[in-house]
Amino acid sequence: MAMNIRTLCLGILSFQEASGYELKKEVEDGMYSHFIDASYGSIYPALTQMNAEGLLTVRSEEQSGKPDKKVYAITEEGRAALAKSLAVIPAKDKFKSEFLFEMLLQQFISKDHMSRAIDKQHADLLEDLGRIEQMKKQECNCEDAGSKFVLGYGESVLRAAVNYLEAQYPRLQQQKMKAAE
Amino acid sequence: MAMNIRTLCLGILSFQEASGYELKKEVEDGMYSHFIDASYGSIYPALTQMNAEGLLTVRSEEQSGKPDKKVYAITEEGRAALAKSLAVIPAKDKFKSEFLFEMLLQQFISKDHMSRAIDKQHADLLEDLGRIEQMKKQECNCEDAGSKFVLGYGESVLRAAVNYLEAQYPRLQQQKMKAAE
DNA sequence: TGATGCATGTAATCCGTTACATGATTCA
DNA sequence: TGAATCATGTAACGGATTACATGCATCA
Repeated sequence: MAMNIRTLCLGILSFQEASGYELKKEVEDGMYSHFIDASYGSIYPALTQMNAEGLLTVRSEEQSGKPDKKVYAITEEGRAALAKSLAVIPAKDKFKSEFLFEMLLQQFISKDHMSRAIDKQHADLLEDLGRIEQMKKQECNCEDAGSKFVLGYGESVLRAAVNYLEAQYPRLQQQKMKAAE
Repeated sequence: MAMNIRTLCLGILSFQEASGYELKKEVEDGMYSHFIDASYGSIYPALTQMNAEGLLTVRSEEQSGKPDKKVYAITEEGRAALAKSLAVIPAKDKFKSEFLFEMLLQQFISKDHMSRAIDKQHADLLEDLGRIEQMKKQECNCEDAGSKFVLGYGESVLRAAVNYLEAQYPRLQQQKMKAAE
């Protein structure tokens, strides 16, 4: 079984009930943002399906000035399914970086393009770091050991990347300079 | 255009000619291993296709005691296509971690299972680090600035993850202990 | 008035993996 | 003798993304 969109939804819903839209937001800029992806096109069908299977319940919530939302909650069967999925030893982390690939192939790109790529990478890393710091400040999620651990892990790794990038930046610029002569 | 299997093959072949089998190996345990994935099922068709398009040339090489291999080499057109793909600012890094997801949902797993998951994560990280150290020792690839940068980046990030894991391990065990009481 | 956020959903498409098929050689 | 390495390839399948479709409210 292992990890897929279904397990992801069950996992988030085990903390709190939510709509499909809210789940997407959580994955996009919440606790899960830096190690998981999911789009509407996968979330909505998964919720409908799991509701039909009895792993979730739905309730329509009216909102003033906003469209109604379908709030999903996990059932006991859902919790059991989640536990079963988590009982598998997790697969190895997957890290995909077009940035590193491009850095490896420096010879094919201009100094200017490289600068822009590095700046973007730097900005992306800082953005992720900022999001983690914000979540650490909020008291809501930080009660449990799991959240603390995951936030700390992300922070360590991102910080290391930022530090490395900042330390190497001058060196890379120099080398490109020399190559241009 | 951006990054896909085609670009990946062109990129590796820009350093040295290789067979499909060798490309897979390079992606599996070489320089690219910790930030890129590719299987035979995607590599072989890509090579055939790009050869037909004139981005690559092939040559059959006989080997004693081993099957013949098809050695591919990049053409001028291939280099141009590669440069074009690299001219796009790289997409944001994608990091997927079932491990972190499982840590977040600690409450659903046993102390024993968690220990095994952490040990596996630790071993995976050390394996990647070991591969990087080995590549640093070899003189063959370390000439260019790109390789140095990429190896250093990987080393920094992986080292940070290992350190964090080792520092947090006792704390996590204690908490699971308390929870079991 | 035009962009952005809230909100749900479907269909086409892509991109790749997994499994299958084949076969020789070497090492334990 | 059985597993592992070298070596190439195809077909079925899966899993998710992208784009499309719709619509109201708010803010600049």
